[in-house]
Amino acid sequence: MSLLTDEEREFLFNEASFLKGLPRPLIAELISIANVAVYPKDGYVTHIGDMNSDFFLVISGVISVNACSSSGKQITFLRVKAGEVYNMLSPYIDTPRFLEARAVSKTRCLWVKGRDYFSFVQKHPPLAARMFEIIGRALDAANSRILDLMEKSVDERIKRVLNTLHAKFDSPIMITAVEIADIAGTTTESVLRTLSKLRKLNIIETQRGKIWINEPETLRDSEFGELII
Amino acid sequence: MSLLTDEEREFLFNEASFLKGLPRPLIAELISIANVAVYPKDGYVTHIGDMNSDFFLVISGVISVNACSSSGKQITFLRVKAGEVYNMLSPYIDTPRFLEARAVSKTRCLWVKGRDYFSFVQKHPPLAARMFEIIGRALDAANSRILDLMEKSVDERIKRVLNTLHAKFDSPIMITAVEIADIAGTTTESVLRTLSKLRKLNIIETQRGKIWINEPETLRDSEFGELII
DNA sequence: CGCCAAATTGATAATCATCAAATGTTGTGG
DNA sequence: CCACAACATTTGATGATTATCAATTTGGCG
Repeated sequence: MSLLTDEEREFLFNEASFLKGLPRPLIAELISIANVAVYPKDGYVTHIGDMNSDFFLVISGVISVNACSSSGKQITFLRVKAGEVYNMLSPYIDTPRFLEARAVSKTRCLWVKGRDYFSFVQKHPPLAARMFEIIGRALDAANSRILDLMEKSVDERIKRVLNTLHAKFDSPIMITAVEIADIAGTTTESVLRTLSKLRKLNIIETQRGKIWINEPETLRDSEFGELII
Repeated sequence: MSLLTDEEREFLFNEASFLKGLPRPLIAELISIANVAVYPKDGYVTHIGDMNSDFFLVISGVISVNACSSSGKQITFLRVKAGEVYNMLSPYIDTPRFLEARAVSKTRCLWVKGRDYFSFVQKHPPLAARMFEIIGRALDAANSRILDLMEKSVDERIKRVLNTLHAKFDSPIMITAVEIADIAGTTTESVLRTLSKLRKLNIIETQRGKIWINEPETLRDSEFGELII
């Protein structure tokens, strides 16, 4: 078990979006009941079928939350970046998770046991309110994604994914076509064809594993609120 | 404004899934800060673009929660039945809703102003915990639906919708092919073709607006947890 | 340098939406 | 009570989108 550095402490008190604006003593108390968990690149945070009900707040790095179907296809639901949380609701649910979570790069997390987190929330209504806010947005995002899948073309979905990744992780986006396909719900080949079109239009530039967005406006399509990835 | 009947009171204290198991005084207090709202068949509960942040608990009837795309296509996200809630999180979110809600049949709801509900939850941690439970399941269901859309065939999706509707509303299901299409994310014609196949296999029987499920087992496919409609 | 993963592009096939046309059912109003 | 409008159902034919298969090239890393 490792401890927090001073910069990490600083980050939690002043930057982390999940905690931003909450009272300092509340944040301090949360830190006091948490451990630090470290995952190497590609390391598993939780496995499919786990009953893991622990709470994670990413301090640095990125976690990718996926489902794998029986046909072997991967689907990515979420990329959790520093300041954001994963498994926030699992202390309240007793069914096994059908999702797995893996570190995209080396990742450090605040890590709180499920029942400790549960009683902590019970003591702190402002934290509950913050959680409702976050989940509300997550639910909207999920619905938004359902809409996309129901009625947008593959091209449009890929553009939206690029736009969202750009908003969240800035240019250049460090991602491969395979991973974009897993998020957009399509195939690698289709993604590469779309990227090729966008490149010819000078909207993006690409290198192996990297994408620069030149014209973010062109990608935007806000018919149904923003996607969250 | 109308008042609760004795049976409705009875229902809220002993049956309603959202309140089941919560302390009686808490339920009584919630009722005391609520009004009753009545909607005729096809009446609007909330409109798209509304900033409506009120909380609704269905006492009788059914509410359908939909999105309409610019292309005019309807998509149904949720059918809220007696004992369930709608708009639970909107007091915590300040973006306009991109969904509309309409009564499928004559519907009566407990109706609480957004800020009243907000402060009520703040006073009652057990209610917050219940809300997290419900939302957790809703989020799982949404993810489950995303998975379905990404990798199941239209046939399979329709079967799953039938299975879920059967579990929730019992046989015969009162629904038309158009509405099933809106839930499954496909077209009326495809739904009717699938229904035709299932009818030939004696798995279902149909009449205009009604579907009997003879063999629910055949429809089940629990690869990714249950769908919630 | 050599290996492996990623990218690229073309050809083909399958699923499913779309268009179309006919039939059946319900409820309403004259 | 009947006629008719409105809507639900049914089935066939067609076409577009996109997945799948295949073969080649490129780039980075040990």
